[in-house]
Amino acid sequence: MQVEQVRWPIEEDRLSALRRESVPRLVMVPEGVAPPLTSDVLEDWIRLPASEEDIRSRMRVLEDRVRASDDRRAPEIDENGLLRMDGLWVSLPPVEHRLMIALLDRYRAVVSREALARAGWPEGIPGRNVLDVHIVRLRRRLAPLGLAIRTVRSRGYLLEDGASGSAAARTG
Amino acid sequence: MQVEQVRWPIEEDRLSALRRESVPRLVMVPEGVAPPLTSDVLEDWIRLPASEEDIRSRMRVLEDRVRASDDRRAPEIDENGLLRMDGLWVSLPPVEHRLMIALLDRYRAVVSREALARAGWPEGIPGRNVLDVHIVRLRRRLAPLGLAIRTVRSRGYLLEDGASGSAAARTG
DNA sequence: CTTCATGTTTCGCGCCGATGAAGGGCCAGG
DNA sequence: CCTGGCCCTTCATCGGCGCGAAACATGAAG
Repeated sequence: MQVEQVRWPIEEDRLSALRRESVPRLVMVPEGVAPPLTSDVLEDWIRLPASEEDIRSRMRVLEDRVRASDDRRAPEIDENGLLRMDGLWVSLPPVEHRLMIALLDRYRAVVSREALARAGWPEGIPGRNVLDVHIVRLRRRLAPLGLAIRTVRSRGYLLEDGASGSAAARTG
Repeated sequence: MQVEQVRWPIEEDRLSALRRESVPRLVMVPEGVAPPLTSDVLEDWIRLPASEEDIRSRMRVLEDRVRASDDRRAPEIDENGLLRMDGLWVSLPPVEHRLMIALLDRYRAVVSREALARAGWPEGIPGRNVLDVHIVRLRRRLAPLGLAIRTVRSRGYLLEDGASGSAAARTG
């Protein structure tokens, strides 16, 4: 993602918008004006006048931080069962689509088997291990997107990106 | 924790040391010298000459970040037995979940064996050394998160982060 | 209607985690 | 030394869950 330069204070509204959208930004602060302070690591400021090199230096650090926090991207699903992440996508059949919505609803948090069963089969769950089978398939479909469904034994399942998260990146 | 000011490049060694110890620091960079770049959020730099206010502003932001990162070091457990710390997590089985709640309730303070036994087995403890066994297992599960359960002989146990605390990081 | 493709459910086996029981080892204090 | 407190390993049991295979359902195409 591109680091934006924002003039302060005349572009205050734009700064607010960028903050809301978690866009990395470098605030340019003229002499005699107090800089806007935040502990947000995606924001930095620089006192004007400043050299091109100094501006570039601060931009570069912000870019690095974006990269570092980039694995926090959340996947998105549309009403047609198209799941997108990172420019890649897969299409999900009805049941898996509904399961996915439930998992996405609580991204990175546990969703109980019961909740998944309700989501996937609003009319009532047909069989006992239907859910297992669909989880297996969903896992396989999700793998190419770098997404993983973790088992939290006797609690439910949790969706996260395959790389981060679970200290014991295995099910159980 | 105090934010340190470091002169660059003459205090390069000191900077390295502070980085190693994760001490927040503001690097003072004279004119004509390239600043040391890092994506470490506990480090910032400022071009000299700079006003007292600007220095103070950057120091304040670093202080805020320390506070924020301290919070992040505090483990959290949810109702599903998911213990999170630093972006990592492990899931805890029922008994260990209950023990963990008790330990977390008194984070960094001693919890007696009796209290733990009550927490883990509200109906009454099944066997004499069941608690020992579960403490061992809990320790193993917690290690990847950087958490440690210390023994306070004949008093109980205490939960803390693995790095800090106990001078005799292991008891027997 | 028949066929084919796609999605769904059932079956059944097998693994692995959760738990408690037992037993041996280590260490500090008396 | 001896004893109490704690650590840790090993076993056995039980049930949840993973997953391959195959039967079954549905809908579009021919």
